[in-house]
Amino acid sequence: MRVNREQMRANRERILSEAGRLFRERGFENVGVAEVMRAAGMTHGGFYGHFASKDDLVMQTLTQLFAPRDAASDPAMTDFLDVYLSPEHRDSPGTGCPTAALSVDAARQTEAARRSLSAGIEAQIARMAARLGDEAGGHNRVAATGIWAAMVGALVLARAADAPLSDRILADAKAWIAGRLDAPGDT
Amino acid sequence: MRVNREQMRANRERILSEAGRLFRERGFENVGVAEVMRAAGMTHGGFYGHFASKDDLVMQTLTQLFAPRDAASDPAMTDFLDVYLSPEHRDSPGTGCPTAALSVDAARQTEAARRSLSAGIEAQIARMAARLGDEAGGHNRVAATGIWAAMVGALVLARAADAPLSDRILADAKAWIAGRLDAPGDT
DNA sequence: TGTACATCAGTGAACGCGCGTTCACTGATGTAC
DNA sequence: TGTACATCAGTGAACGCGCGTTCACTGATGTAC
Repeated sequence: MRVNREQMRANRERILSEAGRLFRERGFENVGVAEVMRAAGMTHGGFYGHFASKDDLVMQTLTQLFAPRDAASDPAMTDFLDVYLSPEHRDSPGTGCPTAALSVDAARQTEAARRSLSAGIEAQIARMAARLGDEAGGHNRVAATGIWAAMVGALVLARAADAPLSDRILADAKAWIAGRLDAPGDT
Repeated sequence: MRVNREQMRANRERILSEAGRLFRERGFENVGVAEVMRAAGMTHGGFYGHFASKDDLVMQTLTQLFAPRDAASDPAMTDFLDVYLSPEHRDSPGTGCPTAALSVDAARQTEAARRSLSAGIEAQIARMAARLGDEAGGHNRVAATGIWAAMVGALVLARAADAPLSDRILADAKAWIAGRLDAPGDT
């Protein structure tokens, strides 16, 4: 059952896309190669025509999820904060922030996977600094790191907590971070 | 090879202690029952005399790690921040903060495990608020949530990032959070 | 443009391995006298 | 206090299962004439 070149490329992208979703939802160790292939509409045997191993899939999934996007279309800081710490984002990790969903797991993966992750985090901090308006040549990097850490941490905590507490964490963290956005200079 | 009651209790605590360390270092899915028992100085067969299943061990480990401690001996906020975002803490997850090491994984565990986790997070926020000095009856809860989220998030990011970036994240996040500690009231 | 053949993307059965779990056994512990 | 026996914490071989991976096969695709 050979397929044409375009179809094959589409299949490969579907595997990566489904892997990105499943890994973010349940973590690398709780999702098997067969399940990813099933989600992509194929059988498990064909997997090794696209990837060298599951580790390779993990690495390429991370590379894709953490690939830099164009910062031009970034929403304003306040809007971004509002979406990021929304109940909707908390409840759909499969389509949400890969940093919050995969950082802890990814830190335990292969060297190659870690490199993609590290580059992605670097890029995220830079975009965050740009959002804050970097007048003095990256002077806002300190604030960007702090705010980004608070956002990721709040989402992680909200996902770990049960219903009533979880909502409160989202609301409180959002209020606190919003109050620091136009704060005075750092120490 | 029966052992006396005190010995058995000590064995059980050693299993929980080693599980706490190994799970924090490598996650629940990457540590087997046999490895935990080996670390505790026994063979895997004896495990089921102490725990009903691996899920039970996971749940009891979380309960122990997130059990409330007496807040009386808590270090001052600045000292705590300094230790929490130190390279030493980043490099030794096995003996470090269970929230940063296990929250993401634990959110995918059984209902019982999630309950322990949720109660632990609630307690942590309360302790954080106490550290900030809760004059107006828990008015500082908003700040406590934000600061705690920033600390957890920064540690997660620092553990995911490679050497040079990781150190910078720790330093920048620490500086930013420290600058917010005696900040004006929230919105 | 149409035909003949080589290529190769995907299929599905099969593999080895490690894991969680079970169980017959052992011998030190706890207890009854 | 000392002896005889029942208990049971820990041992280690064995189990079933799911996983990552391999491979002979299929039939549509791509190519050569």
